[in-house]
Amino acid sequence: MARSPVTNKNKKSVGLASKVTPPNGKVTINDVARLSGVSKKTVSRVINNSPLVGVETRERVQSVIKDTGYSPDPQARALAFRKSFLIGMIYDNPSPQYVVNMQRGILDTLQETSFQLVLHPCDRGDSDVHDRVERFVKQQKPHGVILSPSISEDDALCAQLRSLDCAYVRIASVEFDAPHQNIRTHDAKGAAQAARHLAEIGHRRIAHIHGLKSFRSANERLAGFREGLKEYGLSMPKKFIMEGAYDFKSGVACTEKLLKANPRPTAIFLGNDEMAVGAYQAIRMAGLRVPDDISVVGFDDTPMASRVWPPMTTVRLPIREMGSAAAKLLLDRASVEQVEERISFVPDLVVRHSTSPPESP
Amino acid sequence: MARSPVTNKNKKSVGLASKVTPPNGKVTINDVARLSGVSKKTVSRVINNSPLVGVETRERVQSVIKDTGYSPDPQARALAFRKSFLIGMIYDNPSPQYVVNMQRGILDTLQETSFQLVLHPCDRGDSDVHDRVERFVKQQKPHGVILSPSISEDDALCAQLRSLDCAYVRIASVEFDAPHQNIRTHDAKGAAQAARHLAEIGHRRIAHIHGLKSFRSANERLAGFREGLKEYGLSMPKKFIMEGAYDFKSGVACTEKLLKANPRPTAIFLGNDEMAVGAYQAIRMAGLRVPDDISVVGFDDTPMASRVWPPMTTVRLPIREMGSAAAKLLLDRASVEQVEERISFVPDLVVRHSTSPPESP
DNA sequence: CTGAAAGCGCTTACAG
DNA sequence: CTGAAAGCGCTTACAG
Repeated sequence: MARSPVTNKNKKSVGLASKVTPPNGKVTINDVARLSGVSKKTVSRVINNSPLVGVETRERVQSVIKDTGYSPDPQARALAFRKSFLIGMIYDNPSPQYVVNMQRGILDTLQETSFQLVLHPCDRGDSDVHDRVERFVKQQKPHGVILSPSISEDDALCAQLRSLDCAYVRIASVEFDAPHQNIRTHDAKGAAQAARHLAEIGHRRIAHIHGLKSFRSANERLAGFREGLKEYGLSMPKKFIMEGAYDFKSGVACTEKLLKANPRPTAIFLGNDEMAVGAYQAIRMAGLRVPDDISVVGFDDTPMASRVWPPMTTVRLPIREMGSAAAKLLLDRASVEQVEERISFVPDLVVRHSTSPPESP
Repeated sequence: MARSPVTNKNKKSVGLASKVTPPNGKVTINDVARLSGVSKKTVSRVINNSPLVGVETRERVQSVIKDTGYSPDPQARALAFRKSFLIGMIYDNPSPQYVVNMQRGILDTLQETSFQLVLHPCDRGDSDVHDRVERFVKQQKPHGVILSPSISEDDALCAQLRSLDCAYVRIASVEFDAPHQNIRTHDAKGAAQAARHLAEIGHRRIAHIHGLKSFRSANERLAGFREGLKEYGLSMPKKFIMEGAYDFKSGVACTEKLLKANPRPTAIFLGNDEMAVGAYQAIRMAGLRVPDDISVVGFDDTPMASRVWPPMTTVRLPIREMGSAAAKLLLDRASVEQVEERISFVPDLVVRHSTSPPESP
């Protein structure tokens, strides 16, 4: 009877040696304790990888856990820990591709753990962003949260998270906080690569439409692009630098203005692909061609970049890997706190067919 | 002293009339019970909208809840309920735009409730999809899950969810289960609109590249498209009906084959925008133009559809609203079980510039 | 290295 | 309509 696979209907334990699963089918810490002949506190120690357990005891408990298929209840642990097993993703990035990739990356890391990803989109324009995040954190007590740009640049929000004792990792194009709280993207270096590419194929009259100045990434990319041009002794006149809103419409509008300049630029670097596709449209509407009349470079390498015609030269950041790394920082918290190395990602330039030497250099 | 905003340092209650917040700053059901002069069970009844509470008592408790800013701990409730306050989204849809819109819709409904959205992407090709979902449900005990296509078409998975006593809503192009478990999309009607549009502007040689046959939506769209053509006495020859994989590459490949037909079709309806953009590319590579030489119609109305050149005529489903409606079904469960009305969404045809009358009808 | 007691903040029977 | 007791499945002090 002891090893019978038939469900045990008795309410009472059938003895220490019995390995039958409990009647309701759900194995709890008490079952594991009983079957291993130890207290539940010791089982708890094993679950939480406490070093204060004898090797033999640990092995016995672990084998019982394996045999019974025991898996600790996250809700119960959350209540006792006063901390849930949820990882929050707080974001206001408007690009679906960015968001989905980041989610995937985080989930790659959470896979096979008992942590879950919960979504918390927000709007920086809202007057109650901070309140909403505070309510979320107070209620859910997440194990940690990951902030993606541009909300990740909100220092007041992060101060608030600290005061709420909520762990966080910021993904941003600049350095913030301690190394284990920050994934850095070298947007400037990516933009510099774009600049070198354009300079090398012979462009001299080059324009840049950056994203909203309120995004640090917009400033980083502008700075990096200038830096890259400088290496070739190039610079941009003021009227060739414009501010867009990281969206399609502003890409169209800013490009239209640039096209009216005389002489007009032979190449335009846009702050993201979304705006770059807008540039495609404006150029086409003006009866001109990409890249024959004007070269275009984007930033992000969204799927759109490879699907438009001609396929777009753009700068790629490994979003998914970044999400995965951010989640790792949160999970390995204890072991990572001392680590001084800062994790950073450098973008790649993906050369496709929206760039070519200018017709009249 | 009673109304002083200063934090009370005493461990003991300072009397029934006192409205001070507890020392640690976190208000619990016990504080509310004490301050209202009722048992915590009664507070619990108020929280859970039980009708078994006197009007006066209810009001008193509610005002204390408001005054103290009390908000029940979801983890504690989850443990006691044996059911968490999480809503799972189970999906395998490859389109980022679809996924993000659906998430937004669900979150629209979850806003201001204590429910959270947790993500559970999956891959129908995986041999352990079912096991993974089972582990997820057993561990997290979600309040309910929302399944989007094509995983929503998996009957075995849904049977499993039922046996796990997990509430679910399926979003699909066909009818499943009870009305409160199913959000229906009339893909066929959307496809029929596309057919009528092409027929009305004079097309006669029309082709269709549908998605994978394993997607019910692919069959629905094909059937609806045929139905629409039939109203105009039109039909498609077998070689003008091809199977794609709902991705860019297959859109290119299938279109390339269609272009070799003699005479070739004057219009192509693709199963989704992603493939339709592939058609754009194949047509362009063949030295032909959209819509002058060939009209193209997509399905989904992704952002890409309005950004490609020429802007694409496509069929639009209100994904966000669908997600929102699905979440509502899950939250209103108790009150909705008896409802017999089935919720469904009919797509719209968005006419842009990828369709025009054929040159030689 | 191990355990008995108390507690996390709520709800489910069970009474009345 | 209301409440005292027990319990959900874990962990945190506190002992030893």
